[in-house]
Formats: sequence, C-alpha cells, structure tokens
Amino acid sequence: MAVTIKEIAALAGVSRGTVDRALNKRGNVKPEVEKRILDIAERLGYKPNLAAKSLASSGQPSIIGVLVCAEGNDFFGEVLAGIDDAADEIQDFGYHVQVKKMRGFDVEDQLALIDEFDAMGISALAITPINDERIKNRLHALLEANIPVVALNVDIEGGEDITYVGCDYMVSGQTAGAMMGLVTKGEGRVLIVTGSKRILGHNFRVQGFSQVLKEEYPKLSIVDIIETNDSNDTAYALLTERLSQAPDFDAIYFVAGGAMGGIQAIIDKGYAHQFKIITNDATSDRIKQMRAGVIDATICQQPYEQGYTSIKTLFEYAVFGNRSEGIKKYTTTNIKLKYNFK
Amino acid sequence: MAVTIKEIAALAGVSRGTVDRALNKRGNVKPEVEKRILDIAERLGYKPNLAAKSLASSGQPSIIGVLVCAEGNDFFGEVLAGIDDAADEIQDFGYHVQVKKMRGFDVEDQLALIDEFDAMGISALAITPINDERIKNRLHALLEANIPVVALNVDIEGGEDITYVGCDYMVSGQTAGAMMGLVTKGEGRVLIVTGSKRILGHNFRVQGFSQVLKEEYPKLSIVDIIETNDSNDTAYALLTERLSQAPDFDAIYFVAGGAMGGIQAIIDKGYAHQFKIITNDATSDRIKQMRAGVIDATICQQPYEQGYTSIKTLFEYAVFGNRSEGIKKYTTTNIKLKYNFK
DNA sequence: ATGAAAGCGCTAACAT
DNA sequence: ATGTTAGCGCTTTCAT
Repeated sequence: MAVTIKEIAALAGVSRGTVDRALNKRGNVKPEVEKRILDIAERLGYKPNLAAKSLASSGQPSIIGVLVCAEGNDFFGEVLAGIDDAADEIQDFGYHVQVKKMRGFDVEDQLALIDEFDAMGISALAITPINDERIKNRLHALLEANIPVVALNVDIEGGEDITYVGCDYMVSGQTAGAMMGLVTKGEGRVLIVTGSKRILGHNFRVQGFSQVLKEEYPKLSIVDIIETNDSNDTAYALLTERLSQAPDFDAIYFVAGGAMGGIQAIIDKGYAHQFKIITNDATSDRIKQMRAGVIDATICQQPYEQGYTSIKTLFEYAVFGNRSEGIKKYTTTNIKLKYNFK
Repeated sequence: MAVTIKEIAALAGVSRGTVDRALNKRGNVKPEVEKRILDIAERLGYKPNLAAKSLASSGQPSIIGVLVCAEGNDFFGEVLAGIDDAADEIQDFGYHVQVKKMRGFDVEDQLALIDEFDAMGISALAITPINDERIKNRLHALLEANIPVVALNVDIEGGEDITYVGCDYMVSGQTAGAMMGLVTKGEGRVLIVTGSKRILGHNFRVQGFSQVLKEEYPKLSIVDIIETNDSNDTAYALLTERLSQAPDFDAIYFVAGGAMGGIQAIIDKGYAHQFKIITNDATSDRIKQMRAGVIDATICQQPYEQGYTSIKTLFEYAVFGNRSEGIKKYTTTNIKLKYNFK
C-alpha cells in the first residue's frame, strides 16, 4: 500500500488537514510542525494519489488553454470537435478547456493572446505556433514555468524539445507530389499556392512536393509559389488577377487554407475542369468540388484525432508531469479521391 | 454539473447500488428495473465519472501487459525503466503493469505469450511485435475485443491502424548513413550487421542507410548484410568467422542488438580501431567502446521515453477508450559521439 | 494555527 | 433482488 496523508498525520501527531496544508504549502502551519510533516513525508516517500486528487478538486477546475489560428479556416472545425470530446472526458478530473481563435498569422497577436492565457493562470497550452523566434521563446518560458505546451497541427522551428501533435508535413507534401505526378501523367507546369511562409509545415509540404517532382517527374515544372495567408479572399484575388491573362500553368497544388477561394476564382474565370488540382485536407466545400471533379485528389491528416490527442496529451502532462519531452505524434496521411472520402 | 448515479437512483426510485449493478451489468437486478434505469441514464446522457471510478476501484487493479523481445538485449533496460516509472504513476488509478520478456523472435513463442496474457484477462497490451501475419492478426483480434494494443519500439507491417511508440527507423537509418559518410570520408566498403529481417524497423534502417549511401556517397559500397538475431553470441561467431581471412570491408554498421558481440570478435581478432563503426543506441558497454574510440558514433532513440509513453498511452486508452487509432508516436533521433553522450 | 467533518462519485461488502 | 453503508485519498469549509 502506498503512503497516505492519513498515515503521515498519525505519525506527526496532527490532523489530515494540517498535513494537507503543509504538503501543499497553503500556509497557516507552524514552521516546526511543517518541517516535521515534510520530513516524514520525505522519509516515507509520500506521493499524492492522483486519482483522489482529481476527484477532490474536480470542483474548481484547472484550465487548459487552446490557441489556434483557426478563424476563417474551415479545416479547424474537426480539430475543435476532437478538442471538445477530449474536454468532455477530462472534465471528471477537474480540467476545463478554453479555446481562443485568432485570424491570420501575426506574431504580436499571438503573443498577446498567450499573455492573456498566462495572466489567467492556465495549467497547460495547446497552440498552432507561428514559426517565429519570439513565439518559440515565449513557449519555452511557459515550459520553464512548468506549464506544458503542445504544438498542435503545426510545429515550430527549433522546437525539438516541444511535443508536437499533427501531420507529418514532409510526408503529406511528398504524397501530394506523387498524386500530382499521377494526375498530370508527369507533364506540365504547376502553380503552388501555399498558406504562409511563416508556417513551418507549409514550407515542408512545398519541400516534399518539390522533391518528388524533381526526383520522379522531371517534366513537371513549378512556375511559381504564391501565398494566401490561409485566406479565401486573398486566394480569390490572387488567382483572379493571375487568370486575367492566359494561364501560365496546367495544374495547381493548394498547400493549405484558401483553396476554396482560389477554386472559386478559377470557376468564375471560366476555367473549371481545365486544371489538375490537388489540395490538402477535406472540408465539406472541398468534398463538393471533388465530387464535381474540380479537385482531383486531396491529402488528409486526421484533424479530429489531432484535436483530441493534443488535449489528452496536455491533460496527461498536467496530471502526471511531462517525462517525454519533444515527442512527435504524427497522425496518418490519407489520400482521398472522389470515390473514397468517408 | 454532470449526471451522477445518485440522481439516476432518485429518479428511478431505487438505491445507488442497484443503479451501479444495472449500469455495469453485474446482474441481480430485475429486468424491468434495469430497463428503467438504463433508459433514464440514456435520456440524461449519463457518463460515469472516471476519476471516481479509478479511485473506487483502485483496490482491485486491472492489468496492463507488456511483452518485449528483451531477453539478452541490454537496450531494453532503459525502456523497462520508463515502463516502471509509468507503472508507478498509474497505480493510483487502479492499473498494474506486468512484464513478460522473451528471447529471440520466434512467432510461436510470441503467440503463446500473448495467449497467456489474454487468458489472464489483461486490459491492455504493449508489445514489440514480430513482423508476421499471424502476430498481426492476433493483435487485431485483441483490438476487436476492446483490448488496446501499442506496438512498442518496433512497428508491424500492415499495422497502420495500430498505435506505435518508438523511433522512426527510416530516419535513424538515414542518419547512420550520413554519419557513415562522414567518418569514412565517403569511401570504402561497408558491412551491415542487422538484427533480424523479421523486424520491420531493422529493415527500415537498412533501407534508410542504403538510400543515403547511394544518393550521397556513391563511393561507399555495401559488401554484405548479415543477421545476428540481436544476439551477441551469434554476432561474435559470425564476425570471428568472417575475420578468419583478410577482411573484405572497412566499416561496419551495426543496425541493432549484437553489436557488442561483434565488436568483441573484432577486438579478439586484433582489429580494434581498424574499422569505422556506427551503431544504434547507447548501452553502457557501447559508451565504453565509444570512449575507447572503437565505435565512432551511435544513433540514439530515447528508450526511456518509449517505455514510459507506451504505458501512458495504454493507460489512457484503457481509461478513456481509444479515439486516436493508428497514431505514430516518434521519439527523437539523436547522434552521439564520444563527446556528447549524456 | 489546528482539528473535525463533509464531501467528490463510484464500488463492494454486507444486510435485508 | 434491493438497500445500506463504509470506504478510496484528498480538498475544503467551518469551528475552535
């Protein structure tokens, strides 16, 4: 049997309440008594029973913060569904999840929101980090302060010691490249429409995609790489403009958000079905365009599982402490055609 | 506030004990009453409080089985240390970890041990699976029976739906290849001494290693691939024999277990320091040989974290159910030279 | 500063 | 078949 507060109380000749106060430094206990209690606990190798702790303190929940660049990006719907389900489960253990969404990828914005969370005293944080030195340092500061952090859906450069839950971007980029090779029969000009160069994962996708093209499909060339900031409006504008003259490409790889805007521009300009199109992820809009034959294939990454797993990971770190620094948890990369989504 | 047994009991006009029996199908409750209780629970969306459940049933622990091909393989010392620490923590929640070690990679042996575990009614299993169809099917049968399974340290082919905790073998093979290129200055003949062709990860390492040599070091050739079954004795015998005539290689890549036996043979035959040697993992014996300059570099994979994380993962699946099928949890691949181990 | 006691929600032994 | 009750180990009032 493990040591309990009750036993310590008996040995110290005090009540369980006093032991609890001493052990958790809640104050109101005479220094000499406190020392005696602490010594006994130490000697006996006391470790609090975490199940009991959870149950007893389920009244005043601790907060797990979630900060995602999700505003205006449909993809995160499923991620948030996974987060909600995980939140339901860990409620029993006295944890409450609070989500903040931000739009775009502004470093200052993200720092401000992290500060907000920090000020309210969160006990863990899941975040889609912007790939920036200041963000990285801020997250390391949280880790120093014993607040576990998980990079969700996108990882951060130099964050080898930060736990990551999300897809393997290199693999999804490579997979997209391979599919592009197949649907174009290995010939033509490809336009890459990426989300943001400030998001590490997007860059990996471009890299993996380019690598496969170079190694396996030398007759497929990349004409340009343009950036939407995951915004449909931006993508719409950029492609409308580009299509105001004769197109200089035969296929498009939509790396991240904004694909629907880009596709709308293509349709509005009368080019539907003229280009081969590969995207990542499967929102309901994209599924429609796959059915319609506008999108040829989409490379998926289990968003629900990412949300769910990120929260569960943080919960575990919060309850037990983190002994597995820098583990990378990759979800599966799936290819979806019009025939096999869901 | 979430629904509790107490509330259901009040609504159904019975005692909490009866509700507990009905909800958990422990028998001894009149069918009509049971139905009434179940209906109410359903209607209110009752979900048991997991923290309370853990606490109450911490008396009769459930068992998590661990089955590892670890006998005679030092590498697993740290894995088991991680497992022990995780076991300590989840004890509070009514889980007990039982470890079975086996020697070698015999499918029948492993099947028999799985059967033993199954017969005793384990509630989860961590295993270093042999890469064999029958093992795969057996594991899937466990999953069907709602017994969560984690592939630990080595994955299994066709196990895309099985959670994996371990290193990324392709990456560690590639890294070994890159280091081999560096220490040999890109020229010479390499002997690959692998563990077992029946272990998927070992094959990936060979593949990653060969790929880098081919792409980056065309003047490095692979003379042979021999198999130790992770046994020092076998490795000793094989290398002693091979060195009975003039060596046909300049460098060795020890892919898995048995490296110390192989190195002993090299030393005994008077060839210490004559070959460039790259290994994977860092047992205390290997660290000695690194210090001595016999091993040039070793590629590590955080064994402690693997053990720890595998148990924590199973614990989570057992307590909450598994919503994240087929996730791959990769530990970090680290390069160690004589200067930077620990 | 300390003690006593009431819970947290569930399980299990015992009583009826 | 059902009810009662005593825990599981900790936290948190409320007295003293």
